[in-house]
Amino acid sequence: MSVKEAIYAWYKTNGRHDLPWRQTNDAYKIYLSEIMLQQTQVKTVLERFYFPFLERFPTLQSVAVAPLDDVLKMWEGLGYYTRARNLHHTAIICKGVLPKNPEELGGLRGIGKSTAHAICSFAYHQALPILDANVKRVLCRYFALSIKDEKVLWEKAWKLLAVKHPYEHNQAMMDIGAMICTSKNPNCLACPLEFTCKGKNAPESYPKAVKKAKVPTKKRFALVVFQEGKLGLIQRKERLLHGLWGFVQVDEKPKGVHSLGKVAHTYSHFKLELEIIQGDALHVNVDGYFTEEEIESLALSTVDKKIIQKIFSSK
DNA sequence: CAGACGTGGTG
DNA sequence: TCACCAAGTCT
Repeated sequence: MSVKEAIYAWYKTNGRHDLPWRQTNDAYKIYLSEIMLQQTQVKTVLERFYFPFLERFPTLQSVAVAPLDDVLKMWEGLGYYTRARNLHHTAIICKGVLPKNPEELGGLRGIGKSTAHAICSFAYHQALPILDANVKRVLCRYFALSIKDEKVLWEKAWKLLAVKHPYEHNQAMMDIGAMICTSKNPNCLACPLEFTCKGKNAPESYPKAVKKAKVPTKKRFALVVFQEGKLGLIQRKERLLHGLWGFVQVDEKPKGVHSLGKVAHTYSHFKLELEIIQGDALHVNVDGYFTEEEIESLALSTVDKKIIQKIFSSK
């Protein structure tokens, strides 16, 4: 049995066939799963976001006609909110109908080459390889590649895809990466590629780990302003958390003010230490004032929800 | 083309 | 406590 046949056989028996986005032909539902799963654990998407989102937005057209704020609200807590804005934009541009070829798909906001191929493979059963983190790791180990060179990996992926069942092959490669050829403690004995794997004697060294610069810490101040029992909030305009609602933040500590405590939050590229300051409504510009109940319907980032929690728990 | 971009889980 | 990771894309 060739390695390709072994991969296929392994998938039939051991693949994650129960994943909901594998039990549909609806390109929108597959596209949505691909976007949600970018840099995000399957467990998180499955248990907290995929079904509620589809409940609120059952079709791409329903996303297209909805206000962006509603889409962001369903994305609240998932992170990388540009994905939600790109999804909304794409829904409008496509008029609710996704194209069926990788070139057009890849031209849409938020859809790169790997996601375009994944949609074409999983929704339309086209013979195109995918190259996500799982597949990259499997390929690097199987061919003993120390460096994740995109060009080389795409070539390897194309060659391995020359099989009778490209759909199953792609799903299998992801499942093997997620379940067997894991980043830490890979289970080589259970791997269908083990027999001819060039990296099995030192899987941890393929690909070679690259050192990440450790993230800086920023100390800032969150301003809490009340007006007639309502909280003053802004809708963020900067790149980080764009479109989400939250408290005004400043770099310098305002003078002669009352501190309500501190919250810390870690982003992918910096750590934030926030001191919560009771501000003066006359000197803080906000986009609106909201009751605790009204805030429930706004999309807030995790750090702002931490602040809300702090404010209302200490009362 | 490195860095920006969120969050929660894990060893 | 902390580094690293998890179905990447954009600038």
